[in-house]
Amino acid sequence: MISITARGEDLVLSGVSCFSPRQTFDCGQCFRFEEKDGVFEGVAKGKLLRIGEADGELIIYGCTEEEFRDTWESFLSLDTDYDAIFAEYAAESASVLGRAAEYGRGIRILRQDGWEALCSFIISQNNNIPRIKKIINALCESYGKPIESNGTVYHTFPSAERIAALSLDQLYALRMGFRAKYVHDAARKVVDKEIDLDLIADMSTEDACRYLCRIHGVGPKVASCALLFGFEKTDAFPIDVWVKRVLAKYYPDGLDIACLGKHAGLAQQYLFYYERYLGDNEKKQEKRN
DNA sequence: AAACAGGCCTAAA
DNA sequence: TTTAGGCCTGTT
Repeated sequence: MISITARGEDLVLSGVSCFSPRQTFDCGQCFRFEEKDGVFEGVAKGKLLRIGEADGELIIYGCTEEEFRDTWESFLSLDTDYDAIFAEYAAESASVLGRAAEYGRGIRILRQDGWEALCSFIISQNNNIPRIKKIINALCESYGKPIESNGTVYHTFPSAERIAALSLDQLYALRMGFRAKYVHDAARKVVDKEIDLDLIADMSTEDACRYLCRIHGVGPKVASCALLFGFEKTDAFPIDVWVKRVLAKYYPDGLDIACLGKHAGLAQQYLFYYERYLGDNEKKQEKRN
């Protein structure tokens, strides 16, 4: 049971389970949140979100209950019973999925803007996270709408219309390389309604995946990520190199993804995060020794 | 310094 | 239908 109380300008949430800001914002589903002194800060839904954790409580800074109900409750998926979904996967205690679920218990799938997710994951291909973030940041600072908060200027993610109106050279200038023409094609098709993002809500995940793959530079992986993180297709199961690795390692006979149910995407995130970041942490350990 | 990074495209069997 | 190279760029 979540309880919400105002504390000065901030909002305090207690009783929230299965939610860790660090795991949620660092698990790779989004690229625009940065930690500053334990507080995760980023722009989403055209507004600035600052959220931290202390003494088992969540604190959303500079937020009213109304704003939470209108925007962040849904964005953070705090309106969904994660205990039940988590329990379902954690029950696979004998398999990796069970261990991965325990390890990534604090992950929630954010409900990001569809266009932003699509565009971001086009940029992510054959690329590393620091550079992905750098490019997206440059894109927002150059062409997003400025919004001001506490004397600091932040930027929204530029609309498809804005990007479609740019020249290829303007995109190349952001150092996105061969992805520039992909981003541009996506923006153009979206603006022309050749790809109507509003239709996706009524499509099956599979159909939606094929639909998005009509965009030059969008394949199954990018499409699945966009669907899972930007279009509430909770059963989308993006297979990237890490997931491929974890599947090969622990499910040599194959894993039936359909049997993971309508929240397969969360299972994917558990597995991805387990394989990707557990390995990272082990390496960091080795360096210290 | 060569390989690699959270894929996809194109050409060729 | 599956498989091999190439691709922008920045880092190690």
